Amino acid sequence: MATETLTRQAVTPELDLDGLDSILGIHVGTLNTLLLSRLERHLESFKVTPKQVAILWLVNANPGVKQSDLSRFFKIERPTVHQFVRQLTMNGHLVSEPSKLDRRAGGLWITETGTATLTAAREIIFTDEAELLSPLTPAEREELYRLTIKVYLSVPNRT
Amino acid sequence: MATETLTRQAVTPELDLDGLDSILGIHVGTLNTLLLSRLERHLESFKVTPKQVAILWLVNANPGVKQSDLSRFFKIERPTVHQFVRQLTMNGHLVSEPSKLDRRAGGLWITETGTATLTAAREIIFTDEAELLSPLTPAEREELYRLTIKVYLSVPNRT
DNA sequence: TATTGTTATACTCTATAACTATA
DNA sequence: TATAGTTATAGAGTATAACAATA
Repeated sequence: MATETLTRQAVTPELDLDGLDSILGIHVGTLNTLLLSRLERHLESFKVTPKQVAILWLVNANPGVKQSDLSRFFKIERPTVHQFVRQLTMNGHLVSEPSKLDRRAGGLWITETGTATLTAAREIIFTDEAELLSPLTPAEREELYRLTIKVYLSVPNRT
Repeated sequence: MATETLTRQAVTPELDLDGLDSILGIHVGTLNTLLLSRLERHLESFKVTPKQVAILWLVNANPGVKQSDLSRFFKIERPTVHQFVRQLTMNGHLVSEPSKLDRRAGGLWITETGTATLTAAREIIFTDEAELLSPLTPAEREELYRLTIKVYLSVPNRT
């Protein structure tokens, strides 16, 4: 039995892809949508979105973190971060306390409700990951992480 | 000089990531956003979005293709496909002709305007790809494609 | 009954512009 | 001048629900 490479062409043989499948963005986008839509569905009962959990995760590990730090880490603009912070604040998952040292900044702290939600959400995320990555060998997983990160860390910002 | 693995931790050393960077979705999402936002900016003058170009690409290569075929290929719902078709139709990039054989279905055809836009957009996409993937060796590029596709083609639909 | 296309609506994530307050 | 946060608005991509027409 020959080892066959599974291609997207093989899934929709009636379509001439004309090289569209040579574009990396197509595959990254498809994978991203699949990962996100699954996770959204699994997190539905906890009333949190994937990005909200990611924010909560870092606030939990970094009590008093600033929104601008989160903005830098996630590579998203400050107003975008603020939107998630506002949602999480309204849901009682975190609180914002103005810093005494720099009164412009406000430190973020997770609440008890937030901790409970984060704990449950983490379980779901780990289960999802294990299931989704099960077709890959450990070496392949490592390589997928490494290559993905290598590309976006090498990309010049806003060119 | 030792070969160092570039990590996300190294970019924001002040943050305790607490394992968040072990989640694949974080990296795929970041890469996806970076690829998309760049491409959106570069396509801005042509008044088309990345997804519109992808649709146009397949309509061009498959004259008379049905919306439901595109839905299957892109793994998105029919109303989502229809939205892009409507945008492209309004912009004069494609036309929809009802099929004579199956009057439920409508075949899609690209227009002259659509062809011109697609040709220009393809140039931009190829240039983008080459630039973005330049940090990777040819073998690494192949592996990134292969692994990305392998994951999402193995994922059970809607679980 | 199943498929194709459509309409209406809503959600997630992201951005820009413009503002206030503070450093 | 620069930074932190905020508000308002918009755009890209996706989904579900419900429907008509056709097979």
